[in-house]
Amino acid sequence: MSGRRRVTLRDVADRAGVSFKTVSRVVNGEAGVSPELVLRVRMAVDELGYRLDPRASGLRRLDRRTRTIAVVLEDLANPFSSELHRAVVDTARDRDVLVLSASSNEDPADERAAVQAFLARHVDGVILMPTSADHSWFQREIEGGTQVVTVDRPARGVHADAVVCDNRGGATRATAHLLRRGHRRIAFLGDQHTIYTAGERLTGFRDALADAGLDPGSAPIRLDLRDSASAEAAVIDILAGPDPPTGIFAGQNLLTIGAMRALRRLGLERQVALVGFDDVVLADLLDPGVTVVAQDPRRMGAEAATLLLSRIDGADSPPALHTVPTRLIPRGSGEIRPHG
Amino acid sequence: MSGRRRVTLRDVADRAGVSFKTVSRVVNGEAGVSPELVLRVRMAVDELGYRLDPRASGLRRLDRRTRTIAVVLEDLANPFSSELHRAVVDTARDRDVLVLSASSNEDPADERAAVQAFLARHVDGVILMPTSADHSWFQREIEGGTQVVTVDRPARGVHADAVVCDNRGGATRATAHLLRRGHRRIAFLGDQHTIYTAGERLTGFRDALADAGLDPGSAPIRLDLRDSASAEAAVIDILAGPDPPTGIFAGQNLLTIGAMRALRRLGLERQVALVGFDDVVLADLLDPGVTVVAQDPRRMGAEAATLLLSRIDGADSPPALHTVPTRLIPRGSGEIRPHG
DNA sequence: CTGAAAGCGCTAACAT
DNA sequence: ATGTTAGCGCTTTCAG
Repeated sequence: MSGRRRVTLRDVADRAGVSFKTVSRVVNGEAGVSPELVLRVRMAVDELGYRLDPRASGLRRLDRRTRTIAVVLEDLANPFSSELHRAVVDTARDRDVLVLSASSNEDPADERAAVQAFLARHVDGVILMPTSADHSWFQREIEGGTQVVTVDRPARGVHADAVVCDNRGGATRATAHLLRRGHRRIAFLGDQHTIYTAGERLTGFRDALADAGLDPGSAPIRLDLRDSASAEAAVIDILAGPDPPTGIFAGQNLLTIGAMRALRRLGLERQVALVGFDDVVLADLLDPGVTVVAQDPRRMGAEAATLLLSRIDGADSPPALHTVPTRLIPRGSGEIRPHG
Repeated sequence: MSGRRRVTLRDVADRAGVSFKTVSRVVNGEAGVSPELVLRVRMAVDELGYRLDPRASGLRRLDRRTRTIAVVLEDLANPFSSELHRAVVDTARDRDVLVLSASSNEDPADERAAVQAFLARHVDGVILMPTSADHSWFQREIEGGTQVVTVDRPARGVHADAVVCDNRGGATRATAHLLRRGHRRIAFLGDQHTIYTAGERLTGFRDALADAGLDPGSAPIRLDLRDSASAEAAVIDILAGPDPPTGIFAGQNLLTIGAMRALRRLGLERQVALVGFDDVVLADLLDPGVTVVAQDPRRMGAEAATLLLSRIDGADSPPALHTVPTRLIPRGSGEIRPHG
């Protein structure tokens, strides 16, 4: 292959007939070089196709930044994560910072391996969607100087900024939306109860019922539903039981889809109301359209990146929980009124 | 903040009571260090929380790899791109290579800026979904030693591997699927005609018609449709015209959605057949389900990454076009037979 | 098996 | 305004 040696500052200096420090000044945009020399150096750089080596340059720099951050999300291919990821990348690019990324697959071991691979590369900071396990091992890294911001949920055992959506408020609003239309018996479908968001959404659901003078204890609540199939089964089961609900609040994306499938199968999609947490693609093309509480992953990503970058730049306010608002989007399924 | 100085090889050496070269040997897993010393060094490393600095280590290394590759896709948040991206990240991780990424927004300037930012960081290779513009500027970089693989489409003016899906074959199969059900008049909805994939799919469509003894020239073909709204309008227009088609082949994701919307609005979703290129989320929940020719972004990403990494490792077979097969998924809309 | 010396490509600190 | 020297943290090369 191309046997030609790597082009260094010195080569450029020789070609331009200046000292190599002058070249360094020019390529770093430092002031105080005569326009004539700047020009000569620039030409030599172009002719030789020279590019500053960021490793060598970072090595001696006082500010030992790599201008790189890392993002570890559950699944980079998931729409929520990929939107968030994109926002992080765009925000970082505006500040000339590059982004490395990985999926944790909701597996603490994968997550830790990914984070450690990134720390080994000396990234300036990490944006992490933490798995449900304990993260105190992480605390040590933070003390080592790497900045951390968690997204979607806070990490237990870590004193760091967290950017989350308004899970509780969104769930309350979704439930109130159903209550306002006359529903008195509303079912809740929830994710694994150990997950932070699942817990918050359940709390929001209960709050809304209590506010309406209903007993949250008597509502049909199904937790630990891991996928759309189990949500589908749960809905079919609940509706077959005594005193079936007239409305359903699905606490997560896949559960909403499962609930929809169940209602379709039972032919009840126009009888039983449904509101889901987290938006669903093409929800508006379904019939009826699916009413959801939408998160704003774009904004969450942008906020997390902005926070992280400002910490990297030295901001040192105490870590806080940052809540991004949700938005209720009525599309039909949530506006169905109770029958009978 | 933590004022403590960075921990170096020397610090570890002092602590373990050995020369710093011995530490280097241990942390690099080189053979030929007595087990006792290995142990002492390991302990010192743990106690001090030492981590090899990849910049310093790469600086002197003969193999000047950064063990980093870059991915530039149109939109990291788009389902196709994010699936592909995920596969790249996973494949690279298995080989201990990290991935930087960026979106080009189908804008040649953004694309070039992203690629150059990555080259400035001395990535070992780049996976690029090229915009429709000319890429001969890229050729120079390749000659500079950075490996390149394009995905989704080949880049004009660049002699590099390309991993694409079987656009032509998929389109032919989709069209034949409709022909086999008795359709004789089939409309084609296409993206901007300058885009490689759009051209290939149109060719595949025409091939199928010709194979069936029909005149491709007389089929209703609408090109340069940029979004679902324009596809919707096009379908409404075509169906209102004389000799309306009984089947539609939509050459892209968004166009399929637009076509679906149009059929819904006209109440023809059970009269007019529809097959789309590229899968649509929740397609199976729609009524009728949408028949599509699905691409395999996961496989494309994995293949592109594998190719790139093997080139980085020195493989030097001539660049080629790698085609990933598509899969036709019948879900209802494509199985409708012509009426009358 | 272990270590000392040289130097990767660059920036910092100090000349001039 | 330009150049000189030292040295970032590590690997290489060569010596013991």
